[in-house]
Amino acid sequence: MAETTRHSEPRYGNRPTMKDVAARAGVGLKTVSRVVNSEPGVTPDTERRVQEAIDALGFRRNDSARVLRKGRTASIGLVLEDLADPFYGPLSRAVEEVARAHGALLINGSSAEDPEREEELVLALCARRVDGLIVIPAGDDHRYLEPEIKAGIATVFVDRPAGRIEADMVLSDSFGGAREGVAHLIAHGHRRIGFIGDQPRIHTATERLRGYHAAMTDAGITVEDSWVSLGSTEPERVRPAAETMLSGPEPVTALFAGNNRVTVTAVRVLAGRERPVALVGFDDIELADLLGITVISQDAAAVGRTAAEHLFRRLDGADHSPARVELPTRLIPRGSGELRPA
Amino acid sequence: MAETTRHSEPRYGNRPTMKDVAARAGVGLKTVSRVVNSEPGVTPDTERRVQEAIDALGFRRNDSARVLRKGRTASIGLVLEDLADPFYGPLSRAVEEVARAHGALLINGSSAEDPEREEELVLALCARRVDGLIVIPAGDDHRYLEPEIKAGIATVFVDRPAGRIEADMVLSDSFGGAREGVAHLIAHGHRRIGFIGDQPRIHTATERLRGYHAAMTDAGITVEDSWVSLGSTEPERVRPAAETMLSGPEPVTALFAGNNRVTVTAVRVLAGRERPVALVGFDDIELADLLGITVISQDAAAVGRTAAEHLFRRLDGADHSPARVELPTRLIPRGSGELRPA
DNA sequence: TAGGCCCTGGACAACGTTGTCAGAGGAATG
DNA sequence: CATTCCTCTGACAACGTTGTCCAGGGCCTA
Repeated sequence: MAETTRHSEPRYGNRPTMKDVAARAGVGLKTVSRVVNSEPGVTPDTERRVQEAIDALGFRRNDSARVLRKGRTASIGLVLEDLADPFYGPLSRAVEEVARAHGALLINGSSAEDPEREEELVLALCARRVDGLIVIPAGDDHRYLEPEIKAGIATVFVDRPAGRIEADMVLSDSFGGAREGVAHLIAHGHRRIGFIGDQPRIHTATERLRGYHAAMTDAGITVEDSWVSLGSTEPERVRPAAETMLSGPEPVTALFAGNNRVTVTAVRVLAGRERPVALVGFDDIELADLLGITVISQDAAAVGRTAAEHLFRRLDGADHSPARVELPTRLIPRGSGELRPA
Repeated sequence: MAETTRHSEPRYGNRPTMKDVAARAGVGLKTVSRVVNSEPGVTPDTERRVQEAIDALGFRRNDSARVLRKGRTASIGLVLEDLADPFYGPLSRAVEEVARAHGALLINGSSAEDPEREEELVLALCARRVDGLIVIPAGDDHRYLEPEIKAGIATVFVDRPAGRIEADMVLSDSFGGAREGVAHLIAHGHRRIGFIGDQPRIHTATERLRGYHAAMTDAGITVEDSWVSLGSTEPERVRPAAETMLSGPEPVTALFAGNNRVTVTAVRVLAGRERPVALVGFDDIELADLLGITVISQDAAAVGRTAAEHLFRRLDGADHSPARVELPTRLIPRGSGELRPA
């Protein structure tokens, strides 16, 4: 009778398993496991035989099986908005470094600001049983994470607070930063100051707007509706928004840009104009020093590092109640924010 | 007698399993599996009962176990140099999008240009049994990957060729791009042209240098040793290298920067000088248009997309021999490269 | 009403690893 | 020489899922 093949296709391209190594080395399965994991209690001679078999067969431990058995994946998930965004690159890298220091791998995904996609990604990561999650929220309702967190997946929210759920958070001081930036413009003589920001659904956008209003109110300035524009940060939207504020009988004399993408477009718009217009942007950008752009800088790497360290402290058993860390921002004057009204 | 607890700690914080769901719904294990995987052969009524149990318990399938059983992880690994580098952000994002379209997650790691760290990362990913691997090599010997590739892990090398191993590659035309850039400078009257590049260990660095030499030779110019400087791309090294070339009795009148980091430092150095010096940089950088920097641009997203698509074609069974794809670069004149010698 | 077929559901093994435990053999001790 | 203790090793179960196979019941047809 022919042997029965119960499965349709060979898995893993027929990789050798510990069983194969054991057979070849003439030892028991568990002994191979011990060698692979550098556990004590193996004679040097046995170890050598096993090691030879491993090399000869090209064996590599299957971590999927290991994970199943041990219950820890030694990996964490990072869900952010867009890996291609210059703010998130360094953040992601910082998280990776911390993960690496803890022997963990990083799985990351971009939500593209789509709450559904965020949830899908997060849940996929949970299904993989990542040990922990760092999430830069796109949506504002994270109750779907409740069972996961309860089940033990440590979670830290970054840059924006979690929605309708108790959790650790690491934020930048959006309100304070924007307030400082706008106050800086006011201190240089501006009163008609425009604000171009991200969609109001996004927490940092509204916080920065709140900072703008606070600074204006502090100075006794009444904000006109036409000075504020929220929405997508695509150039196609930001450009006309800026153009509008800068034209008309009573144009603004200064602009506050709500994030790095807005700043970039604003710089382009202003570059094409004769009358100088002051500009302060939230988030630093590469080469901003050469272009003389005054910014409110948040240290993306520090944010990532802080969040990751917090996460691993949790994983290592820290059991304090959910914390909220707020990192300060820094005003870097470079010229564009110090222009006086024409 | 008390029940025996065989294991030290509860895994996964005591997550419910399919068994628990089955018990609660009063059905068999496999039926739950069927519902979870939307397999046919379950009455609507049964399905509803199972679904209710799932929701009530907050069950989520353990993909580790699934992977073990199925042999496919639906994830790919990406090893690059530095996620924080503006060239790799978009590349990584492009890879992610393709992966997503194929239902796969992306695990990535930064090698920090360290061959050992590259190997460590790659092997860790292999141990996780990623279905495929995209590697931007740091080292120049990848024989360690041979057993892995033989065992079925599809691999594509990007940006730099694999060392001592047959494999798919997706490269940019570094030689051609550099040659074109340098020729552009020559066409604008320069003869004394400096080249500042990355470490010679890195393939793209030597290719670009080769392009530089080719263009110079084409124009009948003999390159002086002092015009060429290879090494780390840290500002601390690039800055003095540039300063040296620009001083002395016979300074260069133009610079060719070997990659984006070098370009950035070069721009900073040149900004502090009176005499205008022409500059062409390899890799485009954000805001380069505003700064008027002429560059040789390679489309990072296109490189990533091409590589990922290639990888998935392999995974879907394409069995052609290893291919080598070379993507063209594009010269974007913006002013700095069109300056004539003083 | 009997026979056959299809549809649904469940028992069981297997994926590759690690934790537990017990046994074999040698050294040390009385 | 017998006993104890220790070291090294291997058999076995379990992790949570999916593939295979079989059983039972309902329905249709003759």
